[in-house]
Amino acid sequence: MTLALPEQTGYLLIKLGEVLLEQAEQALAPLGLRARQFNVLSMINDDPTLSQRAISGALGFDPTIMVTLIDDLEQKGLVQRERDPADRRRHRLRITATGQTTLHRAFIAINRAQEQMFMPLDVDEKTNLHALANRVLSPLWPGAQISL
Amino acid sequence: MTLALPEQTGYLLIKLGEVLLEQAEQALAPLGLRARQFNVLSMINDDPTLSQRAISGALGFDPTIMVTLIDDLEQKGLVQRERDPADRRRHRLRITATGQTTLHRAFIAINRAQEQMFMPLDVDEKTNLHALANRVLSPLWPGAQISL
DNA sequence: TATTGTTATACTCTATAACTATA
DNA sequence: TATAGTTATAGAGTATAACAATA
Repeated sequence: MTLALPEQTGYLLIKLGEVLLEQAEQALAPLGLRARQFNVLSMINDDPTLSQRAISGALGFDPTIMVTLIDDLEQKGLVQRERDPADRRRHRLRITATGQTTLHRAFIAINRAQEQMFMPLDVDEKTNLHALANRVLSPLWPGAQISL
Repeated sequence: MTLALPEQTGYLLIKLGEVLLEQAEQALAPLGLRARQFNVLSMINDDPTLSQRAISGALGFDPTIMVTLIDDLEQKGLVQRERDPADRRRHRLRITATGQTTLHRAFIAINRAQEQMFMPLDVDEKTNLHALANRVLSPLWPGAQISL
C-alpha cells in the first residue's frame, strides 16, 4: 500500500494554505501588520458596529486573543476603542485615519502578493479555484457569516 | 474601500486548509495519531531509507521536531530506529507490523473524512480542484519533491 | 442569571543553540 | 570541517478559568 502525500487532495490544500499564509505574513511585515491583524482591521473597516467577540467568532479564534490584538492596533494608532452607548459592556472599534491609510496599503500589498501566487492560473482558472474551494469550505465553516 | 475577507481567494484557501487540518486531526484522533505523525509514518512506509532530516525537510518543519515525534511513534511500537550501516550517523526508520496496521487504518479514516469533506464536488470537480491547487503550490513549495 | 471584555496562567508548539558521534 | 541526531531552553501562540462591569 503506497499513496504519496502530495497526491492526497487534503494534504495538498493544507500545505497550500500554510504557504499562502506565510506569503501573506511576508507581504504585510513591512507594514508592521500580522495577517490576523489585517483581517481584524479589514472587518472593523467594513462594519464599525461589530463587537470584539463577533469579530473573533467570525474569524475563528478565541475572544481572549482579541484583547492584546486590539491593544496592539490601538497602540499603533490604527484603531480606537469606544464604549458602545447602547450596551456599555461592548466596545465599538473605530478605525482611525492612519488605520485606513495602513489598511489601504495592506490591501495593495496583499493584492500584489496574490497576483504573484496565482500567476500560474489564468482568470477563469482562478475564478474556478475560488468557487470550488468555497463550495468545500461553506458547509465546514458556517462562521464565515457574521452573527452578532 | 470594502472587500470582504471571504471574497479574497487567499483568505478562503488559508481558512480551508485550517478546517481540513482540523478534520484530519479529528479523524486520526481515535487511532492516537496526530496528522503530522500520520504524514511521517506514511513517508517511512513508502521509503524506509529516508533519514529523519530528509523527512522533516520534505514535510517542511524543523529537524529537531522529528526527535520527539519519532520517540512517540517508537514508544507506541509503530516504528523502529536502526543505525544505517552505510552511514552510522543516520537512523533508518523501519515501520513495524503494528505500524502498518495502524497506518492502514489511518488511511481508511483519512479517506472517509475526505469523502465527507469533498462531498459537495463531483469527481471531475475534485480532480480539477486538485490540479489547480497543485499548480499554485508547485512553484511555492519545491520541498514537495524529496531531496536526500 | 447571562454576556462583554479583561486578566492571569498553564499548556502546546516551535525554533535556536550547543552537544555527540560519526564522516 | 561538515553532517545526523539529540538535548536543553526560550519564545510565541493558544486556550482555560476566574474576575469586573453591565445587561
